[in-house]
Amino acid sequence: MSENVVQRLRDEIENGIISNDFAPGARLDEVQLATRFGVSRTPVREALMQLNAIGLVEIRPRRGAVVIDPGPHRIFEMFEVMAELEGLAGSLAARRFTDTDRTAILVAHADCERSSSAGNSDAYYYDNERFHKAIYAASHSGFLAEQCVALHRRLQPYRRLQLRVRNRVATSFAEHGAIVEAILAGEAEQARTLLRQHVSIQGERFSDLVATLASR
Amino acid sequence: MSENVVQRLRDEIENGIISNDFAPGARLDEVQLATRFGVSRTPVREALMQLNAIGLVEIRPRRGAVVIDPGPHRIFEMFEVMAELEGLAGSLAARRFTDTDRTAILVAHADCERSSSAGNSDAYYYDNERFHKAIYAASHSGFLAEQCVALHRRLQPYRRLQLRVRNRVATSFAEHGAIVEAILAGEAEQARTLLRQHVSIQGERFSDLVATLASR
DNA sequence: GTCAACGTTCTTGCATACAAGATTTATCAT
DNA sequence: ATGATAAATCTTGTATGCAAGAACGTTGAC
Repeated sequence: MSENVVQRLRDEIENGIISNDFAPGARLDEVQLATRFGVSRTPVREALMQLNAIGLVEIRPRRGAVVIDPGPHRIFEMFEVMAELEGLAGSLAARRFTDTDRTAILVAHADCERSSSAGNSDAYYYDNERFHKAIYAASHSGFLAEQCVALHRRLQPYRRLQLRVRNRVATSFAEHGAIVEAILAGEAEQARTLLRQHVSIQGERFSDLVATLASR
Repeated sequence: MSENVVQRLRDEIENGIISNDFAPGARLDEVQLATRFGVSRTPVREALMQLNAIGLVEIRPRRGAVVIDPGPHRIFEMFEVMAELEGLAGSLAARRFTDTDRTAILVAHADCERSSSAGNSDAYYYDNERFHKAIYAASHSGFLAEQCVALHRRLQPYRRLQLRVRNRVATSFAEHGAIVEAILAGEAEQARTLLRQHVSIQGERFSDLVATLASR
């Protein structure tokens, strides 16, 4: 028992939800999870309570825990908020970035370029994440960074779909270029607008995707 | 046992933290809370886990739970984010409000006027809250509204201090007037800017307060 | 054959038990 | 008297137990 069982369970189950191992609507049986992870029900319940507080699972009294299904509309709302927070992070970054922030952003951007031109959308996914995290860090607002990371994580499955869409990687990388320019030039409002759009587009793409899937 | 013990505990402890009954840094002893609420440790722990997930308490392994003390700087960061979210809510409200939204906003605004001109800052505090919630509702974004309510709640203790500051109630009400005008006129960007400023000012006032307190 | 009422079984909610790490206290040496 | 060390105590982390509610199946009536 090296660390903390509950925290480990929380992460495992959360990852399971994010990675769609536990699909939305799926029932999370306490004893099943307990035996699966080789622990008793108590830490499992405590982990589920945490996920409930975060909004990842719903606990219906006496009827067990299920993975929350946000539904397309709510996911779009989440992208909307994400866009705003990223915009704020960008504008703060433009005003506050340090030398280390700049190099971190440039390195991440260069990595994005590599995976983008290689057409490796999986690699791009990770490099893109590091790029955005570099901007959060450059905002020098710990609270904002935490909020952004949490939302980013929750939107991960829906964002991931998009990179498969035609040309999305190339377009995304092009947008990154303009964002880097604005931030490093200290143009806060421009950085805000560009980042907001960069994220908003993903919400719209997601809606498009839902619409096309629904019409079949 | 009418409802759900854990949920009740969560609310009670959360309220205790918000209302400063449990001060930042205070240790939350499991058996103490359990006996106080007449339950066993298990539901107490589950409630603490939830508060930990929300970020209200910190659980140090094997060393118990303590109320998190955000510290002045982080509180300022929280106001910064709050300003952005309220701005978004305002801009969406300006574009999406319905007739019922309009009346709700106008009623809340009228109530604010009454308590403001009566010089009753406690009453104003509650009316102000209803005013802002009316705007969240008018944004027609459930997710955004939830985020705003949660942050609003966490900032409650620090916001409350400010209404005691010279002229703050009157100034706040004046700002509300302009905000209502912008929203009902459908001027989304204007509403965003005004609301952002309206909230930002509170963060700045908070910093002023901290500065003056520190210099004594 | 279908539907409903009843009883069985399963699952959750909370309490209690027990082990292991942290903290405090007491004792002893310097 | 002070500091360190060891023992006692307290607290947390996890497992287990038990009661009550929900899901499920069975049996019986029509």
